[in-house]
Amino acid sequence: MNKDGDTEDRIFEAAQAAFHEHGFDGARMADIARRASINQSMLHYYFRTKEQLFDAVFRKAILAVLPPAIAILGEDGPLLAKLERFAHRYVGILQANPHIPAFILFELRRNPEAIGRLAGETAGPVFARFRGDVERAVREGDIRPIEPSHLLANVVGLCVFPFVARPMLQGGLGMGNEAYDGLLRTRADHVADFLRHALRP
Amino acid sequence: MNKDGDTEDRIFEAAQAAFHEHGFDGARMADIARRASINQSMLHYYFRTKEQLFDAVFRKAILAVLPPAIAILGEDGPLLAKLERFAHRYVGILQANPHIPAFILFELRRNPEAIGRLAGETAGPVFARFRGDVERAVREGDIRPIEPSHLLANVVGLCVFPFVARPMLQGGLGMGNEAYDGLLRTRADHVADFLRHALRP
DNA sequence: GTCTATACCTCGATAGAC
DNA sequence: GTCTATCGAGGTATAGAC
Repeated sequence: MNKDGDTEDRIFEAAQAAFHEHGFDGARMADIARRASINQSMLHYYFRTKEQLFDAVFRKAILAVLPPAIAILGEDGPLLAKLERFAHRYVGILQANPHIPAFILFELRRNPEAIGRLAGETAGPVFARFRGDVERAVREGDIRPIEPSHLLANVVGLCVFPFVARPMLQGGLGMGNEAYDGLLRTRADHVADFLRHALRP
Repeated sequence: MNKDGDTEDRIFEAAQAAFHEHGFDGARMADIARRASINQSMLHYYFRTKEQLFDAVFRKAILAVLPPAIAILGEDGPLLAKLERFAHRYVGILQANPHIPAFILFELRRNPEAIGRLAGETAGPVFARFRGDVERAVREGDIRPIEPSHLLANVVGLCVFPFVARPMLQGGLGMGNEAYDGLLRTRADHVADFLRHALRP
């Protein structure tokens, strides 16, 4: 598949493709080696075990998707503008990495507690602050009264769901690949719009 | 685990638990046999192969979740009332089967085309009708202008997402199991409310 | 229908030459 | 660092007695 880059990079990219596609249990070390045009024993030379190779891939996926989102929610300024920025940047990130959300949810089942803890540590403080932001915006009449936890689930879900449920939605809506890509391209604007309407006092 | 019911039922229930928890690749036939307090060769006597046993479990999961949702969207009456009913009944179904959505999304990766086709066949006609309902509601001024495909993704996603992303959301929000269960209990009301506000003209 | 025993294979991991 | 060869565990599936 790929002969560029040094060996470790080739292995990592091949592993990334395999794990994103099949998850930990479904991926095969032999397949990864083949994709990297390399011998299977090299995988162990560089990453010791399948588990460690997976961890490297998973860590990269998390870092690509979580910190940017958290950063936006932690910014200053009016809540509505922030949510709008969030929708645009987050959907943009997901469009650049469309398979990552499903990959993370996939892993969520193998290791719910670990990921829950991780989420608590990294996102916890920002979410707590977000809760405060919402309550203040409500008090000041910027948005209608709403429960912050539900709102957060809404915002994230509206951005992420079309990516993780793509095959089902696309099939159900009778769309082709191009049509659904078009829907994803307009997604950020739609979500921003939807939130603005849903939150107006 | 369970010695009631005839053998085939015991096997099916054990398989259901195992597949829901670990997915096809992660589930083990030996584990299923153990859960059913039965010999491993019995699995093959009743279901031939792991694949066929899985298919039986998957079919049941789809039937538990898809037709009821479709039925609601196909009903008559004003769009907003229908969406409200959808939120309540669908979240109710998911609460009774909280692991099914993740299970289906899981399988979505092993077999995207097949499930896409299935969704197209069963949900396609109803979704097409839903599109018409939305356009009519917009024309008649019942709701503000909105793109039907996006709206459908929103409605389904708002109901489903808190179930599939539970470990991550629960961890991020710093909630315990009881607190998150509470959030899920108020979810239907919240979604109905959120949609009503988001769609008012 | 249910059991035990086992065949057969795939997979992750290692040994050891180069 | 990279290869070939192979080990050993663990997986699905079957054979065959009862």
